[in-house]
Amino acid sequence: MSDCNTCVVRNRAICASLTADEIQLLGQLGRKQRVAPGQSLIWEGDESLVVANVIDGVFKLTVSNVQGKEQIVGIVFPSDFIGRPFGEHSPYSVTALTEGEVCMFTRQSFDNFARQHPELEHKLLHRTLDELDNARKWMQLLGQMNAEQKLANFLLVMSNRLAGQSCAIADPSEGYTLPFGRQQIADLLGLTIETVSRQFTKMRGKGIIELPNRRDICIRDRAALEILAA
Amino acid sequence: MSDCNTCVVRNRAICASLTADEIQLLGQLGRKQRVAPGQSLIWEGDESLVVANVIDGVFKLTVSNVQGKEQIVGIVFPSDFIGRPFGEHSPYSVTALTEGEVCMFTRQSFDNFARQHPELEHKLLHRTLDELDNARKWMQLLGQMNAEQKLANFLLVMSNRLAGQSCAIADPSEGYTLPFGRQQIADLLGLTIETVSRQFTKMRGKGIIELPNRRDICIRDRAALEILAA
DNA sequence: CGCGTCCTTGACACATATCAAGCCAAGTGG
DNA sequence: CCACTTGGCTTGATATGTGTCAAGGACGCG
Repeated sequence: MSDCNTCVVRNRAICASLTADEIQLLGQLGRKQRVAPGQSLIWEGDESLVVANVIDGVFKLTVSNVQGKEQIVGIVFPSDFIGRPFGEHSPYSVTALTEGEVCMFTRQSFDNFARQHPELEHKLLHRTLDELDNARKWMQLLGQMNAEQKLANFLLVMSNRLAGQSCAIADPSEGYTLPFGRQQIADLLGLTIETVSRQFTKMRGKGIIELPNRRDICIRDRAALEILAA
Repeated sequence: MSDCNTCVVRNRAICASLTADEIQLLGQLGRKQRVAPGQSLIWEGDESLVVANVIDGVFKLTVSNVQGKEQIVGIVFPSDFIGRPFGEHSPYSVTALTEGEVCMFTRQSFDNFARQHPELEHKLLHRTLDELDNARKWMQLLGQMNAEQKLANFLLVMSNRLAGQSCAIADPSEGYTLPFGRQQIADLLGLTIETVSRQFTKMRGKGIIELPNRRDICIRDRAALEILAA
């Protein structure tokens, strides 16, 4: 059982739709669990046994083809929901990219609870519709952008989700630490690691971004980046 | 007002979750409307004013970049749901590819009705989760497949949705009529029309498919097609 | 029959993948 | 404290798939 009253995502996760009484019931079904980078919670194709709210950390959703090439089909941040409710199987894997913590439920207990609490289902529907919009936006990126546009859009999207974190050099509001290595950026954008690296180098050469180390990004000229992204 | 009792998608659309009384209420909010090929019901970026159930016909969901290049981000068949409930704006356009008929609601009246009928929202949640899974599967296609794999997958997916229709030559169970022209196939797969055409020619040359005319597809060797798709 | 639209085919260019080598930073053990 | 290893990243040379540009062909329609 989880103590929902002290939960840092209490008012941002789907739990926000519940009353104090209801959330206590739900809390009894869930349990908090810490996860390490690289740890998977759900595997592509496996039976869908658990769902969870993300309390802390960043996760990736991935599908792989037979040759093992990986496509990242979603990124999950704190207060987001993980897993496939109302379905026998999960069509994607869920893996932690950073240290993190989740509030986990068995799928069945969550499904049952949700069916009895329309407000919760409504909130989940809202989120799922938003996720679908995001996925379709990303299809546009994968389908019709070149490498430069893909990377520029990626940097801008990440900036929106991760803004305000430390940046080793410039204006802190324009710097953040990526939760990805180069290979994962490639898997997300449908490129190779070499192409990603070259595009980074090119943007740094133009003075648009700064790369103080392997994981940090500083946006020096956001306007220029937005032009590249269009 | 629509006569739901005679509606051909009564038991397949989200309406199937409603009782006779409820569906009568919903029917009073909706109105049936015929649409012509090329006619748009919703425009990308516009206020989300209407939603609808598809009674007949095939529709595309599209997003366009500033240069006007179009990416098809979804295809909608009879009994599917159209539009963006619970959102101010629609992030994509909805356009008919064939003659068709829809059962239309103002978004606001539908939203209100849905909030008062959890069973309907539950059904809608189910569908949205399935759509999200489809969209992510398609991201894999856009992100990591080559032209041949993309087209092979496309033909197999279409075969599942359109199977059993007429084919001018071979085994009717393996033939169907595409609701797309070449340009739209290209927009769907993130390719150019020329590449699509060349891949069609190549597959025909190998005896895997037959192309009796511009719109018909006959699958002559499904096993081979499945190998190409992997 | 002639016109327009859509499709196919060809020649060529270019972006990105592939293959291969080297670099850098961090960690480990002597 | 320094050599050594390791894993991730960058850079270079080359190959190739797909885009681009251009012409020609097929089909449907007035």
